[in-house]
Amino acid sequence: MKPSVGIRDVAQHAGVSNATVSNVLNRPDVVAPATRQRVLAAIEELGFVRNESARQLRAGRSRVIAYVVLDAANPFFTDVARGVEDAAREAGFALFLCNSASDDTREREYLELLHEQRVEGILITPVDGEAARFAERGTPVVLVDRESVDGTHCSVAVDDVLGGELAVTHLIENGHTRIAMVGGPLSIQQVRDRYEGAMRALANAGLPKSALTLLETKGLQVAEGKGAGERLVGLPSSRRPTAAFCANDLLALGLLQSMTQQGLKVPDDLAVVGYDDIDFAAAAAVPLTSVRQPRDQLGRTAAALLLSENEPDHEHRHVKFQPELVVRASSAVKR
Amino acid sequence: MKPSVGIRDVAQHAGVSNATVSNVLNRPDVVAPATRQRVLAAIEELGFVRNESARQLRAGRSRVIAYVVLDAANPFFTDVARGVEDAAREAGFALFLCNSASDDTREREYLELLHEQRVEGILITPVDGEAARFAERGTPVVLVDRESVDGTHCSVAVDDVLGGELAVTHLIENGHTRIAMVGGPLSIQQVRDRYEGAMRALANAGLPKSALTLLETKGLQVAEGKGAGERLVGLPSSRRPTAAFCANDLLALGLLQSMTQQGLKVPDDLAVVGYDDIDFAAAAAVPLTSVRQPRDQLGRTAAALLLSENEPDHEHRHVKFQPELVVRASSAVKR
DNA sequence: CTCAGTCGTTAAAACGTTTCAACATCGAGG
DNA sequence: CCTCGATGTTGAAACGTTTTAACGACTGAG
Repeated sequence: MKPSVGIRDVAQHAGVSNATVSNVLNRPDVVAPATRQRVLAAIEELGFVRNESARQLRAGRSRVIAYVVLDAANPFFTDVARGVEDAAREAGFALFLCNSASDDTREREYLELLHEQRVEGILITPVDGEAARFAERGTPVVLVDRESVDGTHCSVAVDDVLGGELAVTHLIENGHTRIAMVGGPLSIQQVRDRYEGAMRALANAGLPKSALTLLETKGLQVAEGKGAGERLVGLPSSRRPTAAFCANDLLALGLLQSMTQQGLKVPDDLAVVGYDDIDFAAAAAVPLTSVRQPRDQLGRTAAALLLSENEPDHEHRHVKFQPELVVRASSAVKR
Repeated sequence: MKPSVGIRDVAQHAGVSNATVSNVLNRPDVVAPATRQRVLAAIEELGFVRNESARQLRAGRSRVIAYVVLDAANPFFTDVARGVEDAAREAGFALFLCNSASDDTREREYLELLHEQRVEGILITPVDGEAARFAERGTPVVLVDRESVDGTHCSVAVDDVLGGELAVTHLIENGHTRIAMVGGPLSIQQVRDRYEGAMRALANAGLPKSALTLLETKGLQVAEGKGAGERLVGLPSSRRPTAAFCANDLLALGLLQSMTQQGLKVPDDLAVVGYDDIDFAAAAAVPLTSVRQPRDQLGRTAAALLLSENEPDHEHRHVKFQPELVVRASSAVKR
């Protein structure tokens, strides 16, 4: 089945030594044009495909970086991945995408595998802090959308505390004083930070902490948002929040859907603010107010940092971008 | 920087031969419990990580399959990927995701790379037919969401012609006689098939071919859908279609957005039917009628076929699923 | 007390590349 | 005519595993 034609076969077929074939492959300029042509012809004819394992074993290098993503179904991450890939390609690297799906076992397995594969570097949006430490075993690691706790990695993040603050300040300015924060689990740092930002907004406005109720979810997917919506509607309307700040847009979309299904109006009965400003947010049932993050730039910068990691005088850097509030109909002021 | 501790170091540290260490790694049952413990301890202590390149070089196997996806930003594909990953994991394989982003150069590069990596198998939703043939060079390949032209691969697909027929029949039954088909480029087979299905629906209903106008787009992303919307609105209302069938949900969402922005009502001014029934379709501005495909099953089946590929008496199979129309508000009948 | 059979371990040979030092060949400069 | 440097090419030694056949030490049966 596998003809398994190696460099030696090519060499023999072209009447040269295997070293020359290798040179044609890696340093074409060093070999005489005529010979080069002959070798290339032989490669073509025999359908030779370089065995990357062998190359890597000997050469140590691998031309591949990987991005372990928290949730491949979340457009936010695929957009970041797109940025990563573009930057990687420009530098001659290929990108392997791995989906941890918010599962730390899965994440660990992928990290182990990537490590064994000796990829040149790993980008990761980690499920938990543990994993980041686990990753640090020889392979350069850059944290994406998460700040490095200790200083052992580069990281590229967005100021999530500020993002949360922007969102909730906006709601407060629109007159809301009973606000729900939807998101979880709190073990995810983004969620914690956005929550903290929300609390800060309250403090700035001189509102009591009780003005914000946390509706903790088990994950950050659409379905969880729906569930939160049902819980919200279950509350007696006197105590029910008039606004919800969701830890990401998927939750917000789920919440939206659930509201519509249960006959409540957004923003009249409940104002909603999401996070990430994914493309679908603008196309939602009620166009979604959301906190925008520079997704593409996040990815590109992360890749750039990773690739700079094996420069001689590398120092770990922590880049932090600013989020931006995009106001749409879902949080329009009550009339 | 890299300590690069190898199997030999472990062996020495544990006072055994490297063969024994290898046995501990690969056939733990064959080595005496006491020795095994000692070796494991040494591995732990030295922080040994098996070098996958070397293993693969010698063993020939690789424990990795890859899915080259047409558009990682399209939730349809990430859902399929999820199915693939689950099935792969159950079989002890890891999944690398590669995004061709509808770019045949990119696709080719990834295929080349995966081939060099000697992955155990490749799943692909190809950009063009060429690529599928290119892929066939020793590594098993299964086509996903696309039928194999020649019989050289397994394939898992959904009956796109039927899907198109379902969608347009539905529109015709709702009284529409001027229908637009939005999608492209026609070089993508899914688009062609869905178009063919649409034509068939016309024929079934005894409508002339002119009842369907093709609005060809350059891609299948949200932005293209918006563009198509603008083109549609530009038409004089006497000739403007009253319904649109979009080749996928991203286009439909873009179209929807564009309608709203230009002050037209869906479904009153324009009924819209999408394709794929991604999760966001139900949460859209106007919940989207769409043609549902069994995404998860598509992925799982594809993975299963791929893994069965190196069984001794393998024959290429072509699995075809049935799509299903999900009716929502975007195509509600005019009142 | 011997012999066959287990069991656990090992030395050494792969696997298919890259790389390094050495080797021809040739033209030019002395 | 000899030497030197440049230019192309090559043989052989890695790289870090897995694998195979062989080994010695025991055990239990005869």
